[in-house]
Amino acid sequence: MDDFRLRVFVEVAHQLSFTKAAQELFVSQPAVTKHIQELENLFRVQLFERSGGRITLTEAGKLFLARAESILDGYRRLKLEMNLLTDSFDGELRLGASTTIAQYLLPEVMARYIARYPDVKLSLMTGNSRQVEEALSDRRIDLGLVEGCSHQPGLKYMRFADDELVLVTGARNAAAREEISLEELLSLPLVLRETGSGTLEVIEQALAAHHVRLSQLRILLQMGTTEGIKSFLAGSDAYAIVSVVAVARELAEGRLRVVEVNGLELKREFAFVHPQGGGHELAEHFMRFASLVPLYG
Amino acid sequence: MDDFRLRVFVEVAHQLSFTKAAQELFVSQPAVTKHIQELENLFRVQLFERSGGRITLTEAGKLFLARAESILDGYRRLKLEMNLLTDSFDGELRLGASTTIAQYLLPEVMARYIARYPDVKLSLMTGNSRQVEEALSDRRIDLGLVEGCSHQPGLKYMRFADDELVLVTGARNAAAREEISLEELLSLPLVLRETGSGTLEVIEQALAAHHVRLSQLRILLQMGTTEGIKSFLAGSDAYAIVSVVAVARELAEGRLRVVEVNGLELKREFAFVHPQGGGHELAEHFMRFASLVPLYG
DNA sequence: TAAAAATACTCCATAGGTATTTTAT
DNA sequence: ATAAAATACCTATGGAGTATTTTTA
Repeated sequence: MDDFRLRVFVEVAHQLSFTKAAQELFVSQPAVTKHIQELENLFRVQLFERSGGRITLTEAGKLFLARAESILDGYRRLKLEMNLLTDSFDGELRLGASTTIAQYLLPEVMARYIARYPDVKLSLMTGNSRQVEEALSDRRIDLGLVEGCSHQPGLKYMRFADDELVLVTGARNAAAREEISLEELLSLPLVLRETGSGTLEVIEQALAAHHVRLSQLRILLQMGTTEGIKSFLAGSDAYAIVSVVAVARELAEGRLRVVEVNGLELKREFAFVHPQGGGHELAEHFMRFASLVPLYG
Repeated sequence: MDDFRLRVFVEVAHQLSFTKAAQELFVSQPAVTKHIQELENLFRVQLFERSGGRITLTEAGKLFLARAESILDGYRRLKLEMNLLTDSFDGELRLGASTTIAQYLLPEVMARYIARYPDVKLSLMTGNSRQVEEALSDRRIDLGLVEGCSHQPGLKYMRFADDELVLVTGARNAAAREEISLEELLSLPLVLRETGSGTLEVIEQALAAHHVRLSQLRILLQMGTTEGIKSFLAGSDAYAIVSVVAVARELAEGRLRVVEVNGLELKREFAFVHPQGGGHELAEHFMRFASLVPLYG
């Protein structure tokens, strides 16, 4: 429940187009026109300047926008608080996440979420951080999960979990030691993710801190997916640097082993991303929920 | 414009009665019932406990009330800001004021107000401070103006103007001096307001500070209205203690003269009173306006 | 049994739609 | 000429009413 006329106004103010706002809100363009006219008549104020192909907000319109958004925010809080009270949620929540999160963290969280809240329709889009942020800006998703915080304007970031990349090898690799030095790492046969992946960027930066370039590594192979890398390791004595969340199960079941590289820190952060102005009410709830789910099993 | 369903809920929450809320909002009782049911269905929350002849707010209802009031406040601000922008106001504003203010200050302010805002319907109820505060609590008026601040719970006070009581006498009173001592005051023939009036209370308190009781004064006569006192002075050499605003014209035109009483301070404050939770939007505007009108002009 | 809340039904104002015209680049 | 906003007109839903029943002190 909220005030649809205010929502129409806010949408038009953001889109600066009656037609686009109509599409966004799934109503006809004349309906939007009428709502805006009604508001303008009601308050005897012109909210939009129609001269020139583009429409613009008048001064009154800007004031109106601020107030209207605060009222709509009030409705969102109301709904959220009532839902928290009864612990019942419904609706649709479109998530977007970068590969590692989408593959290894979110499925667990999403499964628990829909188990508890079966009336919520979840969907998940996968892409790299930039694509996720774009999807958010385009309103194709409601909540994003990315590696690191690029601090895009108009988006708000909130820490979700810490991640660490580790050097692993197959459990049957007889030559593997428990820990090695950075120099020794340079001579090991490595399988890494492809150029351009967030994972590889973290490795590159961590090495740079020790004045080592990627090209100095003995890279056997680069693969597009972490699953592929894991399969490869099963039948080889090579090593790989992967997110610890991606190999949690294999480590627990003893199929892979961690090899400590002294002095090399490969940490990063996973973070929620969502539009500044507080968008979807379920997004907020999902974030709360996710931060309570025990990860890594 | 606002969300009528929320207003219905808030009214019911305050009245704790569907029927009374309906009367207050000028709608039928079934309409109120339906609105509340709709809200309860929408959020799947029980807002009122119906067991026992009286209805009461549930915990959820209390939370809902807080949020709903904040949303409605948002609408009020929106309206007020838009109106300020166009400097156009309409609607009804019911004022209540204690005698002196109602007779000597408000007429001027009200006249200017309706001259500038002809679409506002003003009305004025007169009574003593207690009656004005009662009328506010009963929602029979929207804004009050009283002498002094008794700081009733649930009401908010805002300074409006300073007032001073002065000793006056007819201009033709040959015996009148420009200033006298407190002792000399005791021997003067006085005309005062009736027992129980705010004016007399101020005099009583000020004298008490000098350990003088009302009974020590030479009270010729007590009258119910300041106008009566003024008429009496016109044909007599008596003195009176009245609010300076009540005799501003007579002093300016030389029909009455002030006699200074050394060491006697008869000051008080006029204040606006209005309900805590921000009620009528016009009330706020009228207060702003009134504080800009040059008084005693 | 009396007062308040809930239900049943009727009616109409308005939000929304489609088709079309106007406006502005 | 084209794309967007405004207008005209129609429809149907939901909000409001009256009359009535149910509830509970």
